Amino acid sequence: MTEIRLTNTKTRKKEVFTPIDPDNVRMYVCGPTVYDRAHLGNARPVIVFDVLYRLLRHVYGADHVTYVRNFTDVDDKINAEAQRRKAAGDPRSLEELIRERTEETIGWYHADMDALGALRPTVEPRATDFIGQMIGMIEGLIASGHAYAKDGHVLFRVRSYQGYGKLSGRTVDDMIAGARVEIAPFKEDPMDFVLWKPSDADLPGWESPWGRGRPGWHIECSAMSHELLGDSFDIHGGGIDLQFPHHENEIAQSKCAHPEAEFAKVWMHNEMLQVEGKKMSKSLGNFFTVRDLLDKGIPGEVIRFVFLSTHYSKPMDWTLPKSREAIRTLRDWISVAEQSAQVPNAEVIAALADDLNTSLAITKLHELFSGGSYAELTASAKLLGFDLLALKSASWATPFERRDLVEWLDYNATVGSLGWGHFSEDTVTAIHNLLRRWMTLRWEAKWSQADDLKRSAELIGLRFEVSKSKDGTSSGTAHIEGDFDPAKLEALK
RNA sequence: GGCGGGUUGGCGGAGAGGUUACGCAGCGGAUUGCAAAUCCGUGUAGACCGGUUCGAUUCCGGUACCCGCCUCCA
Repeated sequence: MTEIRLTNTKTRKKEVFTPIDPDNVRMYVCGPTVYDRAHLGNARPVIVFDVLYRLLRHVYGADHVTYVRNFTDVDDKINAEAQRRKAAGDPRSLEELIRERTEETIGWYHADMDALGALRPTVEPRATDFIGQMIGMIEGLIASGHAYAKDGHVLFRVRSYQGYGKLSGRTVDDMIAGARVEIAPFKEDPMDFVLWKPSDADLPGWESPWGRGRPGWHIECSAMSHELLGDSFDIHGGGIDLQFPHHENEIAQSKCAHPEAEFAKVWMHNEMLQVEGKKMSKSLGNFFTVRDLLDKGIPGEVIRFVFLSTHYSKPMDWTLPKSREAIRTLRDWISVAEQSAQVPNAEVIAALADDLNTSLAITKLHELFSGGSYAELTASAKLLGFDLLALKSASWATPFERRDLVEWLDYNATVGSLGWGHFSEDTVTAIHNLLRRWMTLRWEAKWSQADDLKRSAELIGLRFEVSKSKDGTSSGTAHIEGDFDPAKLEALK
């Protein structure tokens, strides 16, 4: 059996992974708050843990891995959007508007993450379906002295859990000294965090022993992971920004609610995404969603490839040159993909098993490609989530070629076009006519006119080339670039 | 201020205490008005200062710079 080693944030070491139950390996990953389209940063944990999920399924069997990723569908940003729609005159109730907003956002999320080649988790629980379990857990925490109710709020008593701060390497006193903590009047200690808070009539709420209210952010993951995966499970993942306070608070709640259990054995955190060297943020104007990229014609697999080319524990920079390089590599691989019973390459598996070294795994794929081991390349790429065979039918990966043999002046010439995607007969004929015009000008040695035409063609995404063979036959080729727009052809006719 | 991560050749990006990473770009050739594609060949590194060692880019210490979290933005 393949030995998997993973860096555990809890111990800050790379450890051999030993599942609690090899027949049911259990992983929980913090999912999105469903108030809007997923931005590019949201995609990183999805892709990283998708590769881990695929590796675990490969090693332990597809039916022996349970992957839970939640939807946070109770949140102030969701409420704000629903209230905005209500204020805009929508006659429906707030609850209906919230439900509609979260439903449509979940639909977008699924579509976008599917496009990135991410498998759907085994279970995708919604926080609002587990309110009862959250209330039960909070009641238990109050009973055991780890939480207290005050003014309709319930707070977790941070000082009651001595392990608090261990995951993120801080102490309660350090953090208070940091002076960035909110000091609310109902808190015993500034670091205490909210388990339950009251809702007024304008906010969604559920009846509870502390009045009508809604859960705090952290309790949902503790309640849902316990309900779906049990007291203790194998892997808990998410972005490094969640390490504190979200994961720290999850640990405190779960360990105090179930003191006999271990909760998550291995904690994994992916580093952040950057865009052209900077943090993605609305104020810098470099903020965009996965859908924005897909709509610009960047295939999901290309996004996935760029993400996996950097190890998950390092900041990953999204740049345009990287996506261009990725599309070329994928096209090369797709063009040679072969159906076979081949199993993934051992070195590729070993790279992934060594703390998800996707970058090294891609290096091995390059070597399989250059070594001509195409069946093995196909099988190995699939382990990383690239279905090269299926991509053969993707428009962006379909080579386009048409060659017309024509009588041309005093020799036979071939006029052809090359590109990626599908183009109509009329479009290609028009391209070939342009190409012939260019070749005529060249034949007549009208170089400046020829160059002018070539430049104009380049502006609409056509690159002309000519080559001459030894017998005096010459052939012209029009390269159809990614930004070619058939509609612009008219102007050059 | 507290905690954590990073700094590798033109660019991206890994492993390993000593032996070619790999990809892209570049350069030379097959071949050319210019240019593209393909093939063959090829150069370039380890932020800085110390230490350990026969030997460090790889281990240890320090410095500089960059980034993240501490604000319910992954």
